[in-house]
Amino acid sequence: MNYWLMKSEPDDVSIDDLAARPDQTVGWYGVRNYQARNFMRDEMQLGDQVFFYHSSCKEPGIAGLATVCRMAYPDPTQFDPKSKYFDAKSTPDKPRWLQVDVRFVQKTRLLSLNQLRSFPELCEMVLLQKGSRLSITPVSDADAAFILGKLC
DNA sequence: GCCAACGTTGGC
DNA sequence: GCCAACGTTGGC
Repeated sequence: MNYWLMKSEPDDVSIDDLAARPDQTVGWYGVRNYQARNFMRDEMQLGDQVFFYHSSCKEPGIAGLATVCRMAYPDPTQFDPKSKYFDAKSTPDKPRWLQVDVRFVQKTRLLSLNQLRSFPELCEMVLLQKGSRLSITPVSDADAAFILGKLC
């Protein structure tokens, strides 16, 4: 079982939106970075735990927990010409972009980016590395345990 | 395969 | 809205 941190813009899908969805699940559409895609394709397993992170917003940080409930499959938005995620070079035969589904687990207090940075224990987190902007990053068992301790 | 130019991310 | 840091594209 792996831990991941997944960024979502709350204006798009927030932790509250996830909780309010049918089945409390959402397809993680819109990933257009190969490294992030490869994490989903090659490493994500059913039951993996997800730290749900709000990005590009007033208070960026971890806002809740989720779990991977469907393994990687083609992201439908890549085939939709009306979508901003449309990719003309991708075909249903050879889809370029994938998504997983995640299911709501719980909302937590907001553990802000600033707070995360304040813990020396977390200084190796991929999220916190200089210049890091991957929307999906692995979280080590030790870091995950530490964060869970701060959240709950 | 190099690398300049351009595009994107995301915190501030 | 700025801009640092990265990623991608495409000519050569």
